[in-house]
Amino acid sequence: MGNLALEPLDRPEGMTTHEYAHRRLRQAIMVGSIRPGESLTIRGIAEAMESSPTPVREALRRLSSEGALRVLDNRRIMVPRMTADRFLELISLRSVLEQHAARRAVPHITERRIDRLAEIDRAQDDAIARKDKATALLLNQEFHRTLYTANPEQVIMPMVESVWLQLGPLLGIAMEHVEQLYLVDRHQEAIAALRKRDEDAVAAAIDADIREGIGGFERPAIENLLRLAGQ
Amino acid sequence: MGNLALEPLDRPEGMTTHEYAHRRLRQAIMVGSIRPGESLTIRGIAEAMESSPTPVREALRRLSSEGALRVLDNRRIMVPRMTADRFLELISLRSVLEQHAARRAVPHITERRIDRLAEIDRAQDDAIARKDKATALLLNQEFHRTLYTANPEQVIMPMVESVWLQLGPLLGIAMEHVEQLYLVDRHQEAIAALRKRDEDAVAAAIDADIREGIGGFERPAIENLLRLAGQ
DNA sequence: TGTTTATTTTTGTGATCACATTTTGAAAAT
DNA sequence: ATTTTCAAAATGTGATCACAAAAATAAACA
Repeated sequence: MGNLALEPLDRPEGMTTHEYAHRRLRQAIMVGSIRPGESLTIRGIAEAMESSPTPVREALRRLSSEGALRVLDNRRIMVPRMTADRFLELISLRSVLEQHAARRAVPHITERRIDRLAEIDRAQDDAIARKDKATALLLNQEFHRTLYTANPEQVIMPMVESVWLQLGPLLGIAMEHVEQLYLVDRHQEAIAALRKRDEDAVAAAIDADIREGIGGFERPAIENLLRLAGQ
Repeated sequence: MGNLALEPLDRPEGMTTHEYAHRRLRQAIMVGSIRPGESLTIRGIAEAMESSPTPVREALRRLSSEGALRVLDNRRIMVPRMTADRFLELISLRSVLEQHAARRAVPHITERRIDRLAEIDRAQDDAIARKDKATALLLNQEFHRTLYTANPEQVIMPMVESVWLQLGPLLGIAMEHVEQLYLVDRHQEAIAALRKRDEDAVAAAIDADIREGIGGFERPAIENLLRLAGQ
């Protein structure tokens, strides 16, 4: 215990320590390198990133607000364990939230941004062809984010990011074991619908993208996956 | 500046200072006693609640994650100003989120909890009859919260709370000026639908409750309200 | 050998301090 | 009167320390 494996991360000049700590921990949680159930210590993290408790505490508070960490009664902090129920809850929320985000983006979308979406989608296809899973996952998120942030009023996106983060640890594991995730690509459908400014069709494409991808798992498959992940 | 008016708040034994600071600031923001645009200082808050910067900073980080505060480039912290666009965005998100929360609660609802909902609704009607606006607002939230928390898996509720908090400052002002908000009561409809375990009807009642209440404002009415609020 | 008790270590928490940056307010110059 | 310049105050930030509670380890007992 105590020896936390945190990959170093690029730190732009002028970035505060607490923000850096937040980014680095977030990244670690997203890729599942912090095992759920394992308790995190403030001093341990501070030491691992060569800083002090104060900024680390701020980062931990933010992450717990974002649902990425859970504070126990003992005041211990850990990455919450995934369960089949929680997983299904997160998926259904993700679907509703992202459909709504997509709808609210449509009136603000420009042809230029749609082109950018097409570009990201191509890059993702490349990554999939190269079997570069990590990049593919990142580009998939980039696609969705680029769509939703067409809306200048950003109140939904932080919540979508929160759901992604809570799903993150399992998502990484799932990609290791399941090929199904790569076969789904409704992005072309979404792009076509966007060109027509057809809100319903965009929402339908996003919904399909989620439900046929990670969200397509039935309960037995999820439980099997959780067993594989050793949780 | 600097002299922050923070109403004292009951502090249960064993509650940490940063959690207390969070609760107290949250409460102040929710009722609109911190003017949007006015910048908050860490030392000012620490002094106002007779503590020190460290726990206050943790509270501020949490609140900014919850969308209640915005951190500017200068690292200044303030309650975000409301605009008509942001308001409409928040309302539509609230509707979508709470309809979903309601649907996901239905399978877990018990008769006992429905009785509790009926009780809360009666208390709210009393408060309205007494023209006790603050209590009515609190009881309305309590009604919605009691419904959604029937679902044992709590991933949606924090997001609903976040939306409430972002809407909070204006909500308080709106209740001062607009009688319309009191006339809406779709709670009875929701209760009837719950007794029948009719998900669609429950969602419809919640949607109506939101859209005919605070959400029923058209853009001109909102802009007028914002003017009244002096923002 | 297994359980309980005592001691040591670890950990979260909150206050304080020093430093760098920003903001503010006064003084000087145009 | 308006703008510019400069000093003083305020502010965010991060490290350090002391304290109390919790956890882990060692010792004593059954």
